[in-house]
Amino acid sequence: MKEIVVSCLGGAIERARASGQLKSNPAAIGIEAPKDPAHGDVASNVALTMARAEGKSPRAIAEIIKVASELPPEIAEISVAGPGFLNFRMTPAYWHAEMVRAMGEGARYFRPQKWELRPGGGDRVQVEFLSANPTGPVTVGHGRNAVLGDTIARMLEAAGFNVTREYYFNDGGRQMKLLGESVRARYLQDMGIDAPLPPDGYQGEYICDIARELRASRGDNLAEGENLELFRAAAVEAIFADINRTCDRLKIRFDRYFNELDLIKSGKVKEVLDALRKQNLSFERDGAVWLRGEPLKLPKDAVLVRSGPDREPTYRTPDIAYHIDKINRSFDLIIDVFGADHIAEHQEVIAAVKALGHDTSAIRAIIYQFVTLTRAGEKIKMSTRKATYVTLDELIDEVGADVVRFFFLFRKSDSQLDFDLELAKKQAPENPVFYVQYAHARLSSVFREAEKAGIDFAASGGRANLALLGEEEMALARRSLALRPVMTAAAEALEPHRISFFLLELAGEFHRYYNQPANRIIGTDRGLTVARLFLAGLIKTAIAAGLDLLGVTAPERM
RNA sequence: GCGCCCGUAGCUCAGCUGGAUAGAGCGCUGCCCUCCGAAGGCAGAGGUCAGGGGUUCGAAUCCCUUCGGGCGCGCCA
Repeated sequence: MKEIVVSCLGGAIERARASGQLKSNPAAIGIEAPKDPAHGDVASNVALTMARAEGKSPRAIAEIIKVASELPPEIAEISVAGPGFLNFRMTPAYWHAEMVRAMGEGARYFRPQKWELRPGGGDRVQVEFLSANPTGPVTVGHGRNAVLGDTIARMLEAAGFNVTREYYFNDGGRQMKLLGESVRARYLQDMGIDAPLPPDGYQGEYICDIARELRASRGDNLAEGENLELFRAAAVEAIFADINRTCDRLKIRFDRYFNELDLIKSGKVKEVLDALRKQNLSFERDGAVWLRGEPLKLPKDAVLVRSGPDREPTYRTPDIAYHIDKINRSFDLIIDVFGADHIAEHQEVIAAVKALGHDTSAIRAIIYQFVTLTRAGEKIKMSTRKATYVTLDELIDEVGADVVRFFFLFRKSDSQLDFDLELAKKQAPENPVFYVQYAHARLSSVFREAEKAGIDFAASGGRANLALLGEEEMALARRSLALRPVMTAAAEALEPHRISFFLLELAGEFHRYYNQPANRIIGTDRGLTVARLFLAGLIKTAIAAGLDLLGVTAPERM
């Protein structure tokens, strides 16, 4: 549709220039979907943008373009409106053809349309998300990361890009040592030995579970000696299994798990440190190695390698090596999904990678704000170290995977997300998930009724006379078809919430239509019934396609 | 103090990358099933787009500034 209008406008401007009525050439022909349906199907503001160069009023320019345009068969009408907009209305035949095409292609029609990631083409995308270290069950906060990352991957995949989903983690290092010590303490306590939890140790109940399981499988002989490595490994294995189980419930999977330890073992971290030193971007102080903040335009210096006998790198050093590794794997787009608390660290990493001469232009950071849980209007306090947080599993248990996914995708990532448990559990219209799913279930029910009435929609579908549909019905059809450009815009902006909001609107429009007695889909007029079933099928397909992309089920009945 | 994000209806939030009369849900008020799913719909009230400057044909959107809130500023990740 856009293409048709742009080429129509382009031709008109060309002719107007040839005849001397216009002298300038617009930098771009802007096209938009008007908010108000009275303004047609597509609008363009070219006349407004040309006003300055032409020295004429926008309306006058719009008139010139209008007169000079030759309408293709798909465009019914072109008009000048408001301050100088050019509004286009497509012919019913055009819309009917789109409807037939959408029904023919099904969900495929609604997939985001592929665009160029880079000037030279290229379609390799990497999405790194979740990346929670295996120190405990994933929390509600991680949930937003997981669902956001997975859905962005889904959108890009649907658009036809080659997507790698990656989970970056660290199972060595300091926190892991602490984890092992915590399990050991619980193990001994389980045997009745008075062993204190290390200071800052992990207090969660899951540590006790792991200790008990270890005791069940290995008996009491681990009490002799330290065995810290064994405790740590057992904990990591159990926790990772747990994380993967939780992800499965949300239909989230990864193609690759990338271990920070491999970067250290392979010498890549050392290479980074050497390169930084060589370029005088690092220095030693207090026995530690620091990243120089000033030349990188960072607010302060940051530690790369800790002091002490172990010379352990901090988190950011391997992360620099990791990002260089990503760039070297020549992805055309690299997406990092992380919470607002990691912004500073990410800036340091990118600045260092850039300073080392790597092109960071393919990296896009998706930063999401925090999640708060509300129950009956009261905020639930969450602390990870104490066992007061709510795990993602518990959240799924309480409200279900569909609701968890939809709620996390019902805010733009820049906004803080208030997860209202009461609302989430309600199977009522004020709960957006159920509102949308209900529309799908209702539509499914219509087709069940049609079958009962002996109407074989599949056989007659291709012959539906769409000209029988009224204006309200065509508006509903156009709205359904609009899912496609919305999908594309959402994928391109990496903003899945646009799809959620669109689905809510589409569902609302359908409910409104459905509730009017005059709009009974199955009626006595066979031709009209078939046409309306065609429309119902279109809406149903659109809703299902949208929900599917969000990883939410589209139920046939509820 | 510095960096990032946010401030839109009583509440929770959209606003399609600068467009036409700023929207939705909840809540409030009053209505609608002889009817394919009332798990639904209709109507009404409700706004200084935090305040102030600027940019231009045009600003909730871009820039500056003030105020208010969140997050970070660790040899944790």
